[in-house]
Amino acid sequence: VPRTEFPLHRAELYAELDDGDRRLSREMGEDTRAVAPRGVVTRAGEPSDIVYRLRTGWVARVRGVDDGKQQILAVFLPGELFGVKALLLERQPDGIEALSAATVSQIEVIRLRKLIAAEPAVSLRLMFQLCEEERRLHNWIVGLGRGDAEARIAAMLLDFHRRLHRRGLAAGDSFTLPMTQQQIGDFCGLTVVHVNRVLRRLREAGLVSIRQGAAILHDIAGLRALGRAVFDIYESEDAPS
Amino acid sequence: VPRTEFPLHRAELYAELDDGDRRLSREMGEDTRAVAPRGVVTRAGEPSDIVYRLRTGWVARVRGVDDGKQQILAVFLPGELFGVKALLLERQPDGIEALSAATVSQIEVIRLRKLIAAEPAVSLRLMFQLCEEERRLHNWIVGLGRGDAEARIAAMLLDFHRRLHRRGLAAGDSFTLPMTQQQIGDFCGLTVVHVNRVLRRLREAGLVSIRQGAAILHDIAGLRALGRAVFDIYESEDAPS
DNA sequence: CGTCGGCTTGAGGGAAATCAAACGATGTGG
DNA sequence: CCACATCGTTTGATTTCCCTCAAGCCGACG
Repeated sequence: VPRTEFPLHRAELYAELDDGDRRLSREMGEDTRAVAPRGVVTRAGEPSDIVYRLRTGWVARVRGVDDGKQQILAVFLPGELFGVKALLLERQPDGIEALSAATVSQIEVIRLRKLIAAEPAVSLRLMFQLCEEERRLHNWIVGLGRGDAEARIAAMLLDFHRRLHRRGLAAGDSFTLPMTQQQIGDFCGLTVVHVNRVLRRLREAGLVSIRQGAAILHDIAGLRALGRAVFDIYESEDAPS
Repeated sequence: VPRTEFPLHRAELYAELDDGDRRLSREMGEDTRAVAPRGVVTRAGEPSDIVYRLRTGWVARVRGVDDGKQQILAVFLPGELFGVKALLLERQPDGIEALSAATVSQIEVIRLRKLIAAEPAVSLRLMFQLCEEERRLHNWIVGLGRGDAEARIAAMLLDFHRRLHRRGLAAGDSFTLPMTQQQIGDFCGLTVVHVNRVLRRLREAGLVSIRQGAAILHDIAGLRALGRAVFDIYESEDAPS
């Protein structure tokens, strides 16, 4: 696990985080599972006794609200842990679905809890995941609470780009974005129709183009200007590329 | 710490959570601090080496966006831990301010980290706080992404009421609400003006009345109906009163 | 008594939702 | 191989919710 996996954080913890990450990986071993696009990893309300790590592909945490409407609460990218709350909750409050073809590895909560008791480094690794996610949720609340459609979409794209970049999964200014406009709307709290219009505006302004599952950020500085309110002090500094 | 402090969670963990909570309390000891209303606990961007527990009063995590606008990211009530991210981040990404007069107790990150290494129960208690907060953030994202002003305000009031109720800080259907309409707007992603209008509608519909810092929920069922989309499966079941 | 912070109300405008429909790819079965 | 269904995208017309601007009101407090 490269050091850049844990950026922005207290430098003295890198070694321990790495250690926790490796132990967790080892414990998860080869117990992996493939999920088709749109496939379900966990259904909302069902008992869940497993914590996951995403190996490849994209998955999303999804809350269904009445009459088919959905809100995507979070998007997970390769390397990240998800379902960590299963440690404390008997049932997942929301569903977890694959956005693209994905593979996940897993560990039962019971084993993980033993591992935690024995290995503080694993605790730390889990807390890191929770803290990182919390920061992202805080930023996103600012986006939904105070940002308009352009700010939300710009911020979303920059966030994906940055996270993929760190893991070496994005080359230059482009990356694969396995989300339909409907899903982008579900994430940004907008309708498909409006997402489409905003994407056209951004494209015509030369900021970004999205075609057949690939996003190209033509003007990162411009996107940053649009989405600036959504980023916290750490993300404002940590400019990719 | 009464068992009801950790509701909705795996029953087998109550004992360990209680244990972790007590050890943490003991370690924090009498090192407490009083904060005036509107007082600052932590300023955004400053290095922070302390994790807090709120003893009395209300505090909020606040992100300032351009030109004086603000977004309240979270509201903490007595008994809850906050600033836990300081364990991993050198600086707090947002400010923490008192909504009412408040007292907090504290522990330095260095001591806390030693405690974690020695006591898995304390790790668990911290993770509980992080998970609980994450659930609340997820719910709130649904509110901001898919809910209208009435849904947001109804959900906010029910959330406060439920949480206070658990701790024995709300008697019956009413509780003290130390927030101005401006702050309610900052939390709900609305303008003061609109908050005022919606509160009037809710009052005239006989759902809730807010006067001089006290909220009275006259029709909890009606409020639940308005805010239902915002609650996850756990909160839907766990009806207070 | 005047000022200030918070609450309240009105009028007008704008961003995004809703309703409706067409278009283009992709795949499938007759 | 073409008719046809499906899924995602695109565009137009209308409506709605909430914001902005503006101003008056009330109680607290110096």
